[in-house]
Amino acid sequence: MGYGKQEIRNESLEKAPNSPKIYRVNHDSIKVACSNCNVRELCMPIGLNAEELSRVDELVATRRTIRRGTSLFRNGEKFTSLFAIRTGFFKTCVTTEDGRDQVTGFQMAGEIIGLDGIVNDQHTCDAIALEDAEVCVLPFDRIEEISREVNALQHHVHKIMSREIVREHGVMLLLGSMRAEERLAAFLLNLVQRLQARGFSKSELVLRMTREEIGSYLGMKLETVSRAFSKFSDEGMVEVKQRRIHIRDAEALKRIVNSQLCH
Amino acid sequence: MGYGKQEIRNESLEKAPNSPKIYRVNHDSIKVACSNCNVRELCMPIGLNAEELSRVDELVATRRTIRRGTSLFRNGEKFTSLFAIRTGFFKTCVTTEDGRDQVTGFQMAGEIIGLDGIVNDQHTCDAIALEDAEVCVLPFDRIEEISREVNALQHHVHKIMSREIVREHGVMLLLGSMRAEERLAAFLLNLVQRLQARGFSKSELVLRMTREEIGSYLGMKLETVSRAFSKFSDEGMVEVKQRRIHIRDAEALKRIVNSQLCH
DNA sequence: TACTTACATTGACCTGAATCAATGCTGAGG
DNA sequence: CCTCAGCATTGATTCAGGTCAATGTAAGTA
Repeated sequence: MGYGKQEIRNESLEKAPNSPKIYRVNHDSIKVACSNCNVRELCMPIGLNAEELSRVDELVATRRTIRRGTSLFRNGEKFTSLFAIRTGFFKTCVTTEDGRDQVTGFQMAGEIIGLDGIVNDQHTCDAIALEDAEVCVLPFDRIEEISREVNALQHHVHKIMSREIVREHGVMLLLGSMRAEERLAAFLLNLVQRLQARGFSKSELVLRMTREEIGSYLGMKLETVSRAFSKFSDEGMVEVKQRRIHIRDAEALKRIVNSQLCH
Repeated sequence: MGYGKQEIRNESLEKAPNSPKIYRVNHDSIKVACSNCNVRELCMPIGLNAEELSRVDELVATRRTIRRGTSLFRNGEKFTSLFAIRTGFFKTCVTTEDGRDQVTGFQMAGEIIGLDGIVNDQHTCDAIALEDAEVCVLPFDRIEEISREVNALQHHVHKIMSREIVREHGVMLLLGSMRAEERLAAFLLNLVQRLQARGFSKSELVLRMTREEIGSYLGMKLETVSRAFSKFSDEGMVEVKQRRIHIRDAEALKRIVNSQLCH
């Protein structure tokens, strides 16, 4: 129970109450203002004055919708813009020539995606929508231009990039020094914490990705992911019903993450 | 032999030919100009005009020397500056409360260190010198200020941060999907490629870190690192004599990295 | 010169997670 | 409704790499 509600609330984020439909340009792209976006506090700097706010509104060129299973961008494509996720859920993954695949992250509403493309003017990973999604397109040259005038935006961009670096440090710690169950526990706690920051339940969630994708992200095989879920379930920490997860004992999960079995 | 030569060339980078000693402020910090620094092309944007060059010279507040084994900064310390490595070699590592430790990178001359600190105004990892080192101190507020005026610097900063994100994607791929020997091969190839870009031999190198530090970075135990070295040595790909490494067959190492044993 | 300390190597053994394989669940489409 | 496709779960078995322990090496120092 309760999972349906979660599902609904999750989708309901899509309905921006003040969505300025009058600016509609065509079927797939609409002009939009950040100043009344409902995920603004997640992707935009705070404390701007009216003048700055209107400058920052110019950042968003258009919106784009991405159907579940299709890509927002792909490895090798020219980089021109960052994307702010309005609704939906993405994975990013890098692939080697020899076909190896690694999920490098899962992104949700309010997060910025595409930072990898800046360094060589082309994307170095794929961004795939795990559910129908809508993003704001932020042309990077415009970001740089407005950053020069709006200090808060400049610093905000730096923070977003730094945050991504720190996040990846955390993933390296996880991949380099944790055991399978610790990884999954850390993953669940991270997901639920981010969902909570967006107003969702702190104990119930619906996974948008397969066991295989979780496994790729966490450096383990899908069977191991499944077994770890089952173990958590057996021990009463988590209820697992396919992709519906109910965290019954977050403290126990935290203890697992900090167990430090290897001395 | 030839390892001695490598050692000497490596240290010789320290002697900046035009080092402006006249600006010396005190024992531990000296004013310095980027415009004639010998690692400039590695850490500073190119194609600046004279005006911009002089602005960027203002970036470097002081230099700092760090003795082997001591820290440039530590987790929790207030963030104020990035550091450009002039000479020497660092590791960065994150630590959890429960004592787990993960080396997140090794940095050499011309690389920028400290980006993790931007997001929360405090460092989230330790930077430890693995040999005596000298860094330029770049106060971050000054970086932001000058970035607003010098577009090339602004873009350069963005690229540096993006490059770090992409590098970490690569480490995630390595940690998440490669076997022990593949990881070590990839590590050696990466190190030697970076050294080569700095004018060192593409086949000989002296490791500045212990087997344990390599292991921490690569998510394996020091014994496994040692065994992988021995295996490479047995197969004639690499000569290993403690920390002196001679790569005899880089192609073979590349084949190992791309082996894709797991289907 | 011998002693100490810090690292590195090697062997024997064990275990956590991968692999291989069978079976179960669920939602979409005919 | 049934069927099918795509995931998920579970069991049996294997093996890469971890663990534990002994030994080797080199640089510094008394």
